[in-house]
Amino acid sequence: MTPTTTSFAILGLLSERPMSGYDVLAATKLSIGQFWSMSRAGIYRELERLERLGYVTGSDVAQRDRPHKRIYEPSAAGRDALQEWLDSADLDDEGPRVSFLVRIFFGRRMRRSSVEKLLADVAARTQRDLDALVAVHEQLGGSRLVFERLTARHGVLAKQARLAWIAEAREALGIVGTESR
Amino acid sequence: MTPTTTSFAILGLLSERPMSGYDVLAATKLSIGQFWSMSRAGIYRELERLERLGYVTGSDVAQRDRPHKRIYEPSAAGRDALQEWLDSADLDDEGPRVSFLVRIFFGRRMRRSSVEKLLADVAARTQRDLDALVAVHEQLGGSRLVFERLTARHGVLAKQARLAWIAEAREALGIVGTESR
DNA sequence: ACCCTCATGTAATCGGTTACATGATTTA
DNA sequence: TAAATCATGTAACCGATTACATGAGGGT
Repeated sequence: MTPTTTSFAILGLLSERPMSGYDVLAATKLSIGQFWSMSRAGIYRELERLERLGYVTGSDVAQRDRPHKRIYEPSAAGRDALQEWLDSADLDDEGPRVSFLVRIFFGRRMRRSSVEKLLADVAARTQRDLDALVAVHEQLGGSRLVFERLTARHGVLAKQARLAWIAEAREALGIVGTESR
Repeated sequence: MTPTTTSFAILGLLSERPMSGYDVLAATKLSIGQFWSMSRAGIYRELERLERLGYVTGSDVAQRDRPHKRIYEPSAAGRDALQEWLDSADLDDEGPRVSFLVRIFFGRRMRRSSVEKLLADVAARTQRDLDALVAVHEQLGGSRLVFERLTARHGVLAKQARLAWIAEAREALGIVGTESR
C-alpha cells in the first residue's frame, strides 16, 4: 500500500525518461543496482503497483520485429510524491547484512585453509566490484552528474575499505603471500 | 527446508553455550547483530526450525521467580552441519542495500537543504555506530577473540570509509561548516 | 543449429518484520 | 505505581527471489 524505497527508485528512473520494465532493469544494473538491487519480477510487480497508486501511467506500444512493450511515465501525482520523498524521507535504519562476517565470527572453529579460502574469495569478489565501480566513477568524471558520481564514489571507498580490512585480517592471522588464487 | 545464514548464526551461538531464544536475542545484539540483524520473532521461528531439522534439542526449564524457559543446545548432527557450513559454504553475492544512496543518486532533484540534512543525518548515524564499534573493538583488544575482533574491525573500517565519503561529498557540493546539527 | 537480445507475465515460496497477546518479578 | 527485565509465542503481512512459461528475430 505504501510505496517503498524500491518504488521511488523506479519512479526516479522513469522521471528521467519513460521506460518499459525491461529498460528499467537494464538501467538499474548500471547505476542504482550497485546499492539497491532489484529483480526482474520485482520491477514488473512494482510498476503495476505504481500504476495502481496513480504515480505512473502505462501505455502499450506495438512494434514490428520486436515484442510489444509497455512504456511507463510518471504522472503529476507521481512527480510530486517523488519530490516529497526525496526531500523528506526519514533515514531508515538498515542493519547491513554481510553474511561472510558470520563465518569469520566463528572463524576459530574453521579450518585454517577454509579461512584463507574465504578471505581469498571475498578479496576476489571485492576487487572485481571495485574495478567495476572505478570504471563507472571514471566514466562519470567531469560530467555534470555529480550525485551519480558520488554514489559510485561511495562504492569505491566501501570496497577499498574492505580490501584494507582483508589485508589487516591476513596480517592478524599470519597469512602470507596469498596474492590471488 | 534448507538452513540459511540466520540458521547457522544462531546454531553457532548455541554451540558456544546453550541458550534460550531470549538469550540468543541478547547475544546477537552485542555481536553478530552488527552485521547480521535478526528480529525476536525470527529467532524463535528459527529455533523451531533447527529443532525440526534435528540440529538442536530444546528442553524446558522451570524456574521459580521467573518465567519458564526453553534452552536449546546443538545436537551432534547440528555441530557437524555447522562445521560443514563454516568450512565450505559458498560466498553468496548479496547486493548491499543502502537506501540513502538512492536519494543521493537523485540528489539533483532535491532541495539543497534536504541534501545537507540527509548528509548530516547519515553522518550522525554513522558516527554513533562507529563509536559503538570502536568500543566493542577496544573491549576485545588483546583477548584471544581474534575473529570476533576482526568483525568489529570490519565495521570500524566500513563506518570510517562512510564518514570519509561524507566529507568528500560535502566538499564536492560546496557544503561548509556543517559540524554536527 | 544455437544462443543472445528483446519483452512480459504468473505462481510459489520464503525470509523477515510488526503487532498482538500474556504475565511475573524486580527496581526506581 | 510505573517501568524495565525476563520470557515466550502467534498471526498477519509483505517484499523479494526463483522458477515456470512463451516467443520472435538477429548474430555466430
